[in-house]
Amino acid sequence: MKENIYRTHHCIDIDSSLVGKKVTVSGWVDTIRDHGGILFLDLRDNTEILQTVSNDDSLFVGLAKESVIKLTGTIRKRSADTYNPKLKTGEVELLVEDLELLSPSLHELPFSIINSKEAKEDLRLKYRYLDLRNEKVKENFKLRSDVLHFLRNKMYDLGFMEVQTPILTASSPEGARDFVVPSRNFKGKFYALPQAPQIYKELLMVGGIEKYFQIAPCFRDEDARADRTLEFYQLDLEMSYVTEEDVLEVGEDIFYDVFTKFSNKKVSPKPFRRITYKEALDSYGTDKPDLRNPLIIKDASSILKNTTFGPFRKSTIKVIVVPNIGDKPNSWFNELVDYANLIGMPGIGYLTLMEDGSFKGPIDKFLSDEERQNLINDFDMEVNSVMFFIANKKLRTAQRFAGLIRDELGRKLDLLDKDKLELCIIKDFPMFEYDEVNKKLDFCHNPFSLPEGDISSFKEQDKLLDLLAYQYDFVCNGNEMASGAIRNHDLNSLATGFEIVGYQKEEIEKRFSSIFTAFKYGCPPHGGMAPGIDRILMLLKDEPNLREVQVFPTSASGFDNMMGSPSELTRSQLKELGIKIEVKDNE
RNA sequence: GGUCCGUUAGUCUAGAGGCCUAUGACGUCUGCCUGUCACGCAGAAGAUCACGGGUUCGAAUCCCGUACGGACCGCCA
Repeated sequence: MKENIYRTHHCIDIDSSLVGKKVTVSGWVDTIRDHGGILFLDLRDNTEILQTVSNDDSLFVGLAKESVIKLTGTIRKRSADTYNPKLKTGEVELLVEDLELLSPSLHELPFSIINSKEAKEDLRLKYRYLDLRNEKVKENFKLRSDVLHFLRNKMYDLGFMEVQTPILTASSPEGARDFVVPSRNFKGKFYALPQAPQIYKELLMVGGIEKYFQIAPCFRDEDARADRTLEFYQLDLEMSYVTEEDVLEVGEDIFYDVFTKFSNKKVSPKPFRRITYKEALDSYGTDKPDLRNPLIIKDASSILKNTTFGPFRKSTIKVIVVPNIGDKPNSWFNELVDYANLIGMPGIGYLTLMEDGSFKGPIDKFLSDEERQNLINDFDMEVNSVMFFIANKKLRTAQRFAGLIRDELGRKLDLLDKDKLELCIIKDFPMFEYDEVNKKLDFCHNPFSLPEGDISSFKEQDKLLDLLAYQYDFVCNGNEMASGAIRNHDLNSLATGFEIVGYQKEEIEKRFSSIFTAFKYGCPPHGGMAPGIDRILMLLKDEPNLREVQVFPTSASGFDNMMGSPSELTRSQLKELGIKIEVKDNE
């Protein structure tokens, strides 16, 4: 390292080879152990802890832990019985000759640095700079730096060109709510922060940048979750003249390499399993299945189509068979029933297959002999296995509940191998889905995706719902890790898509004028995807939420207690922007 | 917008209607200590039990509301 007035060495570099040498080190006061005639002060810098020692405790009067100090002294060997094997500097110590207080700390800290992860999260975030002094916390950000470095190199190696697109951009009506920024020069008008650089990257394709990538900040003004924050980063990429498989292979390459390099867990081998959207909903009840869970959802609707059991009639009936749990106590099943009620299911039926081939369970009396035999045969039930029934009049609801029950069974029975990163690709998403609230069709995934087949030939609504698109997600352990699509570069069908979900022709031309104009000048076929960087880190570190890998996140409600944002503007700022605040009570 | 859970010294926490003048640990302060290493020992200070209302002879504890925090649903292509 380069010497200056603050340090001749980092702590990590101090060892027996420096015995007898005079050194200067700077850092934080980690601990002070005053024994009366002798005093030990552990100095912590960014690299390691170094024990320093002095026989003159008057030097240290009033010195608080976590103060920033500079120490000068001579390195000496410790006696062998006082080595500290926990420290790389543990065989030596610095005999203090001079102490300079560079910046004092308050004596009382909001929480102890070494145990900061045990403090309440809002307090940690308010004092994140203290939280960061904890090595365990800082580790996540060291990893983040390493992963970013790796991904950048990877993209350059794959021949991609890094392009930075604007942060101040135009509001887009599809997708999430925008964060908006008022314009001073254009009073009454607003920029919007990008939800993703979607339009820009397609325009880059029109511009002939055939392989683009960017580590792109994305902003979405929606309620947060453990795995969703207001702003996050995506490894945004787009390629020209590619098929869906070409893009998927790049995605596999990226995910496989980053997980293999930075995790000790078993990573799914390439190629990752391809699962259609329909198959995912049928077998796992979700479009982001956790494949570590061995349970599969089956459909018993046709076997039980003439059932006499009221709640099952005219319903989709999903079943999950779990082997070897027939001897669980009643309380275990009651807990599962409680969970079913919690998620809004009216109830959950279950049957245990007994040694003698009979069923035990509350709904057995509603079954005919034929139904019993069909259930056992069709779903390969073994003795002591239990079949759970999830029924609902609506297919999608039955699937969703079955998916939640599958997850809960996985948790309760500890079926998930924590040592695995199970990746798969969900593909063939429908182009449209029915919006129950607004009673109209809406885009299922991304309006700019290329439909499979010719969209203009579909005019009847029920057929439109069957229309699939070249859009795909990468999923790992039940988390959506990336989303992408082959884009629609045909202006007519792109416009038709927007008309189907209710846009007027003039409105489309105006809203998306950039892309609609650009595509008139020759647009290569293109497609891409965007892996979520924060989610990759969350998985790599097994963190329970995204905030652990984001350095200064807001609370889940979106408030930043450290910076005090969002905050009010002064009158003069508002005036300059031409903005009047209208406060409405009881809204 | 909704559902559920939570809020007790600086921090983490005990607490289940009278045992609370609120427990313990860490931290802080004072004193002692020449080999500790998240030192030890002795002592001290530090909490209107988030806020407002209610029930009760009596509330940290039960009920309602509010604020804040968290998880989830809605929402998030």
